[in-house]
Amino acid sequence: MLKKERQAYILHQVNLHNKVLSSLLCSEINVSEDTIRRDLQELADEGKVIKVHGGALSHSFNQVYFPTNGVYSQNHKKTIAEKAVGLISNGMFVLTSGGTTIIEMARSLPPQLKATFISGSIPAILEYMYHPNIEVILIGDKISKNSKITVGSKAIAKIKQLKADICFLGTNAIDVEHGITDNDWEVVQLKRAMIESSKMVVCLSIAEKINSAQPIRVCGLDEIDMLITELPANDPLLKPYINAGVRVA
Amino acid sequence: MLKKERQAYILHQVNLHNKVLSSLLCSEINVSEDTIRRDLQELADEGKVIKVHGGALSHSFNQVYFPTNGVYSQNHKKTIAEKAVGLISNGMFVLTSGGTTIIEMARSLPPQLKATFISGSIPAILEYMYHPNIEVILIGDKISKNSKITVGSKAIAKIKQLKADICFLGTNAIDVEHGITDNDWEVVQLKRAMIESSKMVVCLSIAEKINSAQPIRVCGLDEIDMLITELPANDPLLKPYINAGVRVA
DNA sequence: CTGCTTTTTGCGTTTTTGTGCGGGAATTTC
DNA sequence: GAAATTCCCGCACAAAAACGCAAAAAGCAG
Repeated sequence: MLKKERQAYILHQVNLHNKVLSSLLCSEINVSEDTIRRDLQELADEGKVIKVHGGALSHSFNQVYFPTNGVYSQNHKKTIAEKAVGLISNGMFVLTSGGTTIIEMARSLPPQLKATFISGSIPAILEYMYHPNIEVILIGDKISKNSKITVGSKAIAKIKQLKADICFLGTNAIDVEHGITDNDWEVVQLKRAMIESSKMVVCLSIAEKINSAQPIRVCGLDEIDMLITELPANDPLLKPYINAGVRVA
Repeated sequence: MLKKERQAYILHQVNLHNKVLSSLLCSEINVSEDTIRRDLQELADEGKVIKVHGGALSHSFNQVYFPTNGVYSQNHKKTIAEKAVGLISNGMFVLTSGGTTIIEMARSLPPQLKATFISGSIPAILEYMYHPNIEVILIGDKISKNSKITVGSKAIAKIKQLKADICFLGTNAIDVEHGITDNDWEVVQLKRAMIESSKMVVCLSIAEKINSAQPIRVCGLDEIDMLITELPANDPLLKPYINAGVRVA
């Protein structure tokens, strides 16, 4: 069998089944594993397949596009994300809501971190999925199309069964009087459940949202442990929250 | 034997078998390998064949096995998607697996369709989510990073609670003897559960996968109701499946 | 037929290419 | 952590290609 022929066969198999194992291929075509590996390497160099340990993956299947551009005040969110990531250590169970700040945090996770992330937010899950070492648990239920998050009683029930080490909430509005507030009833139910199921609750919020309110109440300041913003901890804007017993970073 | 004559013979052989070996040719025509090599070189220079180490390939060979566009046999998958979409009517509960064919189907859903789609496949969910009128239910559990689908006992349990009107399975391999087979144990468990929980089971498969097998068995032909390929229903390749009691489209 | 050029072919020799093998490093997996 | 795969690297070896050269064949004019 000619080399080109063999490579064509391999590529064909990859495209058909989205993945191939070198061990299987070498017994099918009756050549050494080295040869298969070299073929896969060449195909990978040409961009035809993605080589992985033990075989190869089809290229088309693996690239899921996500609309990453045009995030509002992304730099601030990056700052927040950096601070938030510092709270996560190996082996933790981490519960997260949705929202662009959470996504930014997902992107900032150090590659060597080994932890379990639980969420019902599709965009967040997409980010977690491409992380090499974290386990991803998806909360299932009906999907709310505008918030791109799973909502409903099943999702809430599933969250209540958990006990996470830490919970990160993307915040829509926070003020001293009303605590955390939001504008989507179903999302609020979710967040309430997440708060209940976590040992520690951390709110991520850009400074702009501080001292603003939304119609529906999520929880009071007494229920959150920490507030992370892009501001330095001694910023006067944060003073009232510190006084209310919230840690600030 | 004249040179022109010989080259014509070689070209004929190439077009007939899609490949020739120089070693074989030289013993057939009784000339030295150098002569064959020079002939192949000339034919290659004229663009008649593609010269490779050890022989030559026909040009059609390359067209067949190295698709120029991104997604493999996308046209076929579109055809299949069109047929599959015809089976869905308003108000239905539709259970789907993952795979590129399923995604193509998701993209082909008519905008005015109102139905409920249930899946654990992240890429599929992403497509459903952008549809204006369908409800999307996400099966939650641990995410398998390879297959981008939720897997595990919770997911299976959740599926078993359902009773869907119709179930679409992206197929990895199907043949008359082994039925539907696949190469990922966890995905197979999912598919089995989906089959059990659906009134009607439809397999989507490009013709190339027909009469091929993979290591792990999903189900026998008796458990599926319909097989959709890009072929016309009277194609001889489908005959054995019709005989086995499977409807074909 | 003869002498000449041009084309084609075959034959060593040298290079290049393709493949398998062994051992040690890296990785996955339990 | 330890065991089992898988990967990577260098090497050996065989098959094929490239190259130069010379012999054979073919074409051609006188």
